[in-house]
Order: sequence, then C-alpha cells, then structure tokens
Amino acid sequence: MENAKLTKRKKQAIQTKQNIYNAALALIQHKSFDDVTIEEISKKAEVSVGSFYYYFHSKEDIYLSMFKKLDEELFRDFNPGDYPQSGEDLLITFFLQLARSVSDLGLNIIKYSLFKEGPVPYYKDLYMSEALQKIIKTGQADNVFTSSMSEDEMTEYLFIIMQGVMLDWCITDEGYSLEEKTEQLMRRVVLSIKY
Amino acid sequence: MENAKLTKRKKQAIQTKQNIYNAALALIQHKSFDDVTIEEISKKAEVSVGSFYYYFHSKEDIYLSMFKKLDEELFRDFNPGDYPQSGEDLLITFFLQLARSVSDLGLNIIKYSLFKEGPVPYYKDLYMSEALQKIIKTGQADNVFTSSMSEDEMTEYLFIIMQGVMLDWCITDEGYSLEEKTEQLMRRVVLSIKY
Amino acid sequence: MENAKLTKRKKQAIQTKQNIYNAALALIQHKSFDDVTIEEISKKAEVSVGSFYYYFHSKEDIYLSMFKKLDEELFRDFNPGDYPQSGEDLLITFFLQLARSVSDLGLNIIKYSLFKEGPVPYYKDLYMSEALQKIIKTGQADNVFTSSMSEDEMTEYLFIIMQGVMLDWCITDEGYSLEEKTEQLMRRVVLSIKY
Amino acid sequence: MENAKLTKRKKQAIQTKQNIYNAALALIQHKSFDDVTIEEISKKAEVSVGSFYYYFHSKEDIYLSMFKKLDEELFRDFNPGDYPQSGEDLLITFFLQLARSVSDLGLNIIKYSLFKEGPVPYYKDLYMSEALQKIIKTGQADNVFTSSMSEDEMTEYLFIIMQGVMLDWCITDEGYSLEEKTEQLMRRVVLSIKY
DNA sequence: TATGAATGAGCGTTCATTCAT
DNA sequence: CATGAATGAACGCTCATTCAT
Repeated sequence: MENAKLTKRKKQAIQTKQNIYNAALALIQHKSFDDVTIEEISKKAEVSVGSFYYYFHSKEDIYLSMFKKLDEELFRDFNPGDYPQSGEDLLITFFLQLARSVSDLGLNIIKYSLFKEGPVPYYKDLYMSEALQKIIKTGQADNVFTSSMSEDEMTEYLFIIMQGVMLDWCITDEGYSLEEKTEQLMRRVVLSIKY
Repeated sequence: MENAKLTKRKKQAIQTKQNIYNAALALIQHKSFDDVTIEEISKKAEVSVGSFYYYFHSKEDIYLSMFKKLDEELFRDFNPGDYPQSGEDLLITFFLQLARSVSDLGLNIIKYSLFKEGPVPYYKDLYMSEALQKIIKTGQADNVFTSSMSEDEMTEYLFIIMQGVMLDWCITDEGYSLEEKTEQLMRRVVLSIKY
Repeated sequence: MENAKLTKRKKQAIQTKQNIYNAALALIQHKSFDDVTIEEISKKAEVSVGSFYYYFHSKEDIYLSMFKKLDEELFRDFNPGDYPQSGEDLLITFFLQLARSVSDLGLNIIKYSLFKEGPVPYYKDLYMSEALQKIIKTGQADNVFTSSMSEDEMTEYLFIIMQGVMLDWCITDEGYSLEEKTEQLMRRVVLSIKY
Repeated sequence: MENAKLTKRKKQAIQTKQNIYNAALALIQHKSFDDVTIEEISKKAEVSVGSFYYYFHSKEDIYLSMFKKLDEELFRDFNPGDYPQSGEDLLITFFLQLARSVSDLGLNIIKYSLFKEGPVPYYKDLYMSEALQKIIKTGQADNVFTSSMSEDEMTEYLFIIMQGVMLDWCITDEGYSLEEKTEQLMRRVVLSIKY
C-alpha cells in the first residue's frame, strides 16, 4: 500500500534524486571524481546546486551511494545455492561478476573509493565480502579448498589479490579487458588454495 | 679532485635541496601528497617558496624524485647472484625489501604514485621490475618455478598481487605490518607458480 | 509581463554584476588593466572573489564586455540617414563620437585592447567598422570622396590613422583632448581622400 | 688612442654586454618582452643572472637600450642632403627606412615600447623626429609641402599616422609587409600636405 | 521542494631583483 | 667581473558549501 501512497510530489522527488545520481554516474565515466564538480552534476541533472544538496549531504555522500549501490545490487542476495557451479568455478564466476560491474561503473569511482582519505567502506563490511566467504566456506567443506587457511584469511587473501587486479587495470587506464585478466589471474591463484 | 672543488656555496645548495626533499618527505608521512602545499614544504625546510621552485620544477617533480629514488637506490644494482638464497626464498626476500622501503617511504607517496593522472612511472619501467624478472628467469631455469607462464606473465602476475597487498595496506591506513603481510601472502602465492 | 516577473533576487543579481562591472571600469581609469587584480575589483564592488567569477568567466571576459559594450552601444544601430550632415562632416562626426567614448572608457582599456595577445576583436569585426563603411559608401556615391580607393581600402586607411591618433593620446597619457586632436587631424586627412 | 688602451678585460666586458644585448634581441623576436625573462636572456647569452644585472640596471634598462639604439643608428646622422630625392619621395624614403628597421627589430619591442607604463622615449625626443623635421622644413621651403601647418604640427601629424600603421601591423601580427603598407598609405597621406 | 547567488580560503606557480661569495 | 642561490609578494582561478528567498 505504501507505493500507492506516493504522492506525485514524492515521486517527483525520487525521480529528481535518481536524475542527480545518474548525472553523476555519467560524468564519472570520463574523469576522476575529484574533477567532477557539483555544479557540473547539477547542470547535467538539470537541477540547481541547492537541489543537489537537498538530496545529498555532500559530495562524499553521493560517492558513497554509488559504491554501496554496486555492492548491494550485486551481492546482497547472493546465494551460492543459486548457482549451478561450485568450488573453483563458482569462485571464478564470483570474481567475473565483480569485474563486470566494476567495468560498468568505470574505473574512476573505483579509483576514488580506493584512495579516499577518511572513512572508506572497506571490503570487509560489504555484501560482496559476505558472499565470497560463503563460497569459500562451502568450498572448504567440500574439500575443494585447503583448510590450511581460515575462511577469513582466505577471503582477505583473495580480495587483496582481486584489488591488485583492479588497481592494475585502473593504472593502465582500462588498457585491457578486466574480465579476461581477472579470469586468467584468478585461475592461477586458485592453485595456491587448492585442497 | 672535483669533489674537493665543491665550494661552500655549492655544498650549501646541495644541502638546501636535500632539506626541501626531507621536508617534503616528512610532511608526506602524515597526509596525502595532494594535501601538502608548497608553502608548507618551504616553511618546514626554512626556505622561500621561490627556493622550492629553484630546485624543483613543480610539485610533480619532487614527487617523481621520491619515487624514482626509491626504485633506483634499491634495485638499480640488484643482482640475484649477490644473494645467498634462490628460488622461492629469493623471491620472498625481494618482496620483503620492497615492502620495507615502501613502509619507510610512507603510504602517501605510494598512494599518489598509484593513482596519478598522467605520466606515472609504471612498474614495468622500473628497475624493480627488471630485478624481479631476473629472479623469475633464474627460478624457471632451475626448475623451481613453473614454465607454464612466460617470464613476462609471471612478473606481471606477481606485481599485480604485490600491488594488491600494498593497496590493502594503504586502505587500512597502515593498520598492520606490511612486511609480515607480504611474507604471509607471498608464501602462499608462490604455491601457484611452483614447478 | 516578463520584466515584471523579475524577482527581487534576480534584480539583485543584475545589480551585483553591474557593480562588479562598474568597479572594474573605475579601477581601470587609473591603472593598466594588467595591474588591476580581481581581488581589487571584488573589494571595490564589495563582493567576494567567487562572485566575480560567478558573473565573469575570467579577467579576459570582463575586458571583452567593456570593449564590446562600447562598440555595440555606439554603433550597432548607426545609420547615416539619422544624421543631418553628410560626407566630410559626417565622417568627422563619426570619429568625434568614437573619440568621445574612448575618452570616457579611459585609455587603459584601449591600450589593453590594442595589444592583447590572442583573440582581440579587431576593428574589422566591429560595428563601428560597418558604420564607417556606410559613411564612405555614401560619400563615394555622392562624389564627395575619391573612388580611387575601394570602400574597404578607405575604411582601413581611416581606421589605421584613427588608431594612430588614439595611440598617441595613450602614449602621452591623455595629455590633451582626444576630441580636439581627432577633429584637427581628421580634417586634414580628409584632404587625401577628397574627390 | 683610447681604443688602444682597451685592456683585454675591458674588451671582454664590452663583448659580454653585447652578447646579452643580442640574446635579448633574439628572444624578443618570438615573444613579447614581458614574456622574456632575465633568466632566459642570461642563459642564451651564457652568462649568469648576476652578470645581466651588472651590465643592465633592470629589465627596463635593456629595453630602452634597444629602442634608442634603433633610433641612433638610423637617424643620428640623417641629413637630407645625403639623399638624391627630395620632397615627397624623400619623405617616403624616410618612412620606408623606418618601416624596414622596425620590421627587423620585430614587432614585440615596438609593442612594448608603445605601451609601457612610465617613461617611454617619446618620438619627439628621438633623432628620427629631428630627421623628419628636416625633411619637412626643406619641403616647405621648396613649396612642395603646404605651409598651412607648422613644421612641428606636420611632424606630429605624420608620426601619428605612421604609428597607426605600425600599430595595425602589430595587431594583425605581422600579417603583411610593413614596408609595402607604409608606402601605400603614406603616398596617400602626402596628398593632404601638398602645397 | 527548489533555487542560484554568494562565499572565501586556498593553491601552484612566476620572476625581477639582491647579495654573499 | 662574475656567479647563482635565495627571496617573497603577487596573481588568476577553483569549488564545496551555505542560506535567504
């Protein structure tokens, strides 16, 4: 019934916020987040600067939104059982999915997220982290992955490496397919955690 | 005899440049390179802003100095034969040395280096890259490392992962010993490239 | 009804821009445009530096505004038929009008305009140029001016000389009445283009 | 006997000053005087900045040197009797010579000279002014030029116009031959001062 | 909700000039 | 005569944020 209650005004507000969000997202494809100004975003979204600040507390705020949205949309409902594969293949699938969405989001938001001063949502607090842990847990239970590392350790281990891959992709300015490179490297890495 | 000819003035000049360099280095320990201003550096070095620019062409210039100095000092004359170990142990030694100097230099210069727009000395152009390649070559020749990857591929593979480690250390704001983590992770990674 | 709709805020904004403009104009009376700083202008206009840049894109921008305003206001709607005189007298009237407004604007803006590097609105692109050409055309048609020069040539010829007059006035630092000198010289110059 | 007395040192000093002068002259061909720095001049002359200031009191100083040198070399010893022509043709010759040397000197020094704040050597104080006056005097005596203007007035009149020509040539960035334009315009102007 | 005018601290860089050596 | 290290005030411009309307 809640939806029904949405007044026209309320709907408009949601749309406006979405417009701002989309404008920011679009702009960030082509330049670093630091180089995108509020004015620019507002202009592209066809709203005033004041409106921007009505919907987002600060520049930081919209960045956080982007980052978390990525995480939530992709991994909040991640459930290993939903996938046909398991073990190594599921792991690769997971990282490919991550690679794909990072590709879509563009490197700039990732760049920024990785190197912000101040409170950055660290991967350990993200849904994706939880998802990865589930895969590992299952893998270890099935004796596919070694048990010489704890779940936590292995999660961290893999994330650190995945970050290295994304970083390299960023530095080389998207010079190659992130997905391909991810698959190639991760296949190799898996060798080090096999049972 | 040339060194003997260094006049007092010339010596003073060298000292001044060094002072500026040191001041910059010290400041960068505590905040990001972007947040360090020329005025700040100059004040700490007890010289004028003009002097800063007399010795360094730009802000970019002093950053490049720092970065290249690290690379040159550590790895220009790197020769696997100089070390008692070989194969896996030498590899670990190499990365530990890198970790140690990165720790010394501070994370901020690394942060900045990893994410500069524009011409960044990418690891492939660095002495350290050359050094690593030598280790791998020798290791492959000795049948310690697998030959299912080329030298180049393996160098890239390892660097990407090492960057992941450094990045994690940066993000968590030096929350642990980079050296320990490096050893721990790299020992594991080696499993994936063993013969 | 649109004008009536000007809110108080909008009016205030227009006033602010005008204040900045006036402040710049006032300052430029006493020193060269290069020597007038944005801070100075802003202070005199009792606004912040940011406001200056809100209304004018750059220092160049406000200069262009001044220059074009002069040209537009005086000569956009210039029509020889509007004046009782013709031929020589109209020509003199034209140059006197130019001299008068240049006097008003002050020599510094003229100085600057004459010697800017980069895109300067050259007199050939100005309304005043068009106006002069009309006078000449009419004069030639009436056999008042010689036809041994084309319209274009004569326009250029006269403008070059007029520029010489303004330049002299600038160099001697407004040491005499520009209008008087203009009349005196131009009366003489006319002898060289008579029929 | 004085020349014989010139010690080697003295000679060297003169040479050094000349080198600096030449360096400045060369640099000014390609950019405005304001954009030429003392350091640049010194480097090109292969002397130290300190040496520059030993030979020239200031940046202003070397500019004045250039300007006066032009005037002195060309017109100090100007004597109408040395030329075969007279009247109108001599006048044209005079302006052509001026145009030629201005062309050689480059527009930048002219630009700067015309628009300096502060003490500029005004044409009335220059040898070239004297030279022109002689031409006019003779021309008037020979009833070639009108006597309805005084010598002084006519000198000023012609100089003002000539300045206009140079100015136009500067503004259009040397877009045409100064000499050709000078001849063309001055031939026309002469019509206005004929007897 | 929405606007957009207004803020102002802050930054990297330049360069003529000085002066101890 | 010659050097070149050192100075430091000055400038144009940016932009996240605020707040009266």
